[in-house]
Amino acid sequence: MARRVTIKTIAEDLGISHMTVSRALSNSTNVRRETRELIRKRAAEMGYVKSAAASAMRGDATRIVGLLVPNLVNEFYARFANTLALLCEDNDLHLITHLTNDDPNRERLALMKLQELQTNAVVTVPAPATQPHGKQLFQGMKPIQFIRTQPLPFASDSIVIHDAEAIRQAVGHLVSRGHQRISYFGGHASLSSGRQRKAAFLEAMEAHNLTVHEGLIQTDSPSFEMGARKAAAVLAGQIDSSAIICGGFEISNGALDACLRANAVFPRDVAFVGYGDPGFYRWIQGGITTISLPIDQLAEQALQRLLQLDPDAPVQQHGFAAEFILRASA
Amino acid sequence: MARRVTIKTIAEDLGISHMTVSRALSNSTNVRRETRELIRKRAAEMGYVKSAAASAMRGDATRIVGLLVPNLVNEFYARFANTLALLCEDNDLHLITHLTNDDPNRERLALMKLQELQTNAVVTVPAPATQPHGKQLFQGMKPIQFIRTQPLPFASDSIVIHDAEAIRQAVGHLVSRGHQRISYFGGHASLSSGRQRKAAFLEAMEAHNLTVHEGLIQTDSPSFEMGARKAAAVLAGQIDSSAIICGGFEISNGALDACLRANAVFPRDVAFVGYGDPGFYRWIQGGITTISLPIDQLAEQALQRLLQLDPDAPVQQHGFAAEFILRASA
DNA sequence: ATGAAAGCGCTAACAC
DNA sequence: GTGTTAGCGCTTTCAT
Repeated sequence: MARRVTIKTIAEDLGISHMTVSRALSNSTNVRRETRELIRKRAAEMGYVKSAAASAMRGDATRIVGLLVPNLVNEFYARFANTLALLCEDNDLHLITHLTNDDPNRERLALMKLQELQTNAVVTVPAPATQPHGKQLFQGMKPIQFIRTQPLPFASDSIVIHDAEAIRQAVGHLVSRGHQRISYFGGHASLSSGRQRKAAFLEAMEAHNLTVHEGLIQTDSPSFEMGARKAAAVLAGQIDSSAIICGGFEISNGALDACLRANAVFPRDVAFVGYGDPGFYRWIQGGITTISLPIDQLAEQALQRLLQLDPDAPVQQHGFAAEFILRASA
Repeated sequence: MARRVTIKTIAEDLGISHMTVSRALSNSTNVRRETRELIRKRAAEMGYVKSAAASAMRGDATRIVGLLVPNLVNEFYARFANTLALLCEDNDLHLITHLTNDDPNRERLALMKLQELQTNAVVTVPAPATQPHGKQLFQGMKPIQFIRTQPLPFASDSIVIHDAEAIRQAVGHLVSRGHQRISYFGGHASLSSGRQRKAAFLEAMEAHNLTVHEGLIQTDSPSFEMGARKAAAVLAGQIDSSAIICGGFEISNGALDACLRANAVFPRDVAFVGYGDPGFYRWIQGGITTISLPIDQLAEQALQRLLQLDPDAPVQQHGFAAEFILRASA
């Protein structure tokens, strides 16, 4: 491979100083029109690409931004990453996506790798953590907490879901269909989203004068496997419940998978309310009732936060309402 | 935010030369044990992170690698990206994913952005192109063509699918169920994968002495929308066919969506063979018969190609066999 | 309108 | 075993 084309290469080629080339290529006014056009033309011919490394070293913003999500297999995260990636490309941001698997260690490593590259900002779905990350991990990087929030050593932007009302509607609907022993599978209390969704569920149950019997509330680190395990327990009668409400993307998919594996028929064997709305929910057994999130709005807001790199800008916290989608499964 | 911690910061803090710090942090032998440990300790305390920009400027490999896929919504690409991302993290590679939407323009822009960052290698699902990209787009970047291949100005690594046998089995199975007017929806001839899959289909039809009637072969730029449109045409009787074989991920999902929207029942109304095996295919109407790809092996091979940065290494072309998965829909 | 020098963080190549 | 210098590509500052 030929050596990289730099402004000096072009300068030599044209027999001028590299400074003139620099000016010509960065829209400075102090270059003769002809000279500028000549330089531009030659640069294009030679395949010049400005070195991001050199700019970064000078202290310019790298326009590198990060996205930390648990995975890309869950359609919610995939769609969000997809939309955000397109928005970033249209706004000249370099987006680097890392997967945390909801593991604080992977999260830490990802943040360190982003730091090496002088990433300017990072949208992160914080992993369930026993202790908050030190501020060192965010040196020079603006964090934007997404979906969940974790305490940070400084105030940070956040984008979260207001799903209390949707959960209330889910419970209300199930009650109207005669369910009383409604179970809830969610993330545990180390997650802000886990706490809030559980609280919303309890509140809704109370509003309908329903007793939350032993075993109806199941919380744990949110995962496909956890959802599958709990749903299997319901189907096996180990958890005495006629309806399931899921409080997490992974949990929802896992619970659904377990039900279908067991050949359960909704809502005959159990009523099912999912969380998140992957495309195929519409096609499973006439449609999975679920709680849907406004992915495009979330991505658009994330982009706005990513573009705001001014460290003195006031912290912004945004919430978006989830929607209860009634289909056949409950 | 405090200024970045560099080797000089640490050197000043310790009253030594920055070279000693550099040596201590990069495992050079020429540092006294004590000194090295002291430096290491202080560096950790101060939150030192090596500047990738400075290393890049010196000409070291950036260990940045790229992935260009049409989108992340299709579960095949999402799963592949997911697996590859985890592998890259474990191998200390920075993976940057760009979405092309199968649009050569987006592809070009993505390659240019990767070039700015001095990306070392890129796994790409080439977009349908009218003319091949110039070699300038790949200056300093090793391309690894994935799934499809496009002519490049130089030989390149590739990882493709051998699906002829699976397609043959699909046709054979449909014939055994009495189908004769079998239709095929695939990518058009500007794609290597489109050409090959269509050829495999034609060959299989011929092997069973079936006539490929007018309209049974439908090829176009592969998209969800195209699959949906063609499937709708079959259901509406505009294409006279009792069975559909899909030859692309997007096409498959689109065709499936259209069938389900129209409340079609497989295989009563039409027999359906998909392409790719998203998790939910298993749960739709007792299971979608499909052609499955070995995602983990593909990702593992992609990683191996990404790790091989030696420009003088011989070009490698790898093929993996697809598998015909028989379920209820055909 | 153009050029020369300096410095961003790092390490190879030389001193000593 | 440790220090000094130089240079990677770029732009800001200061000449001319």
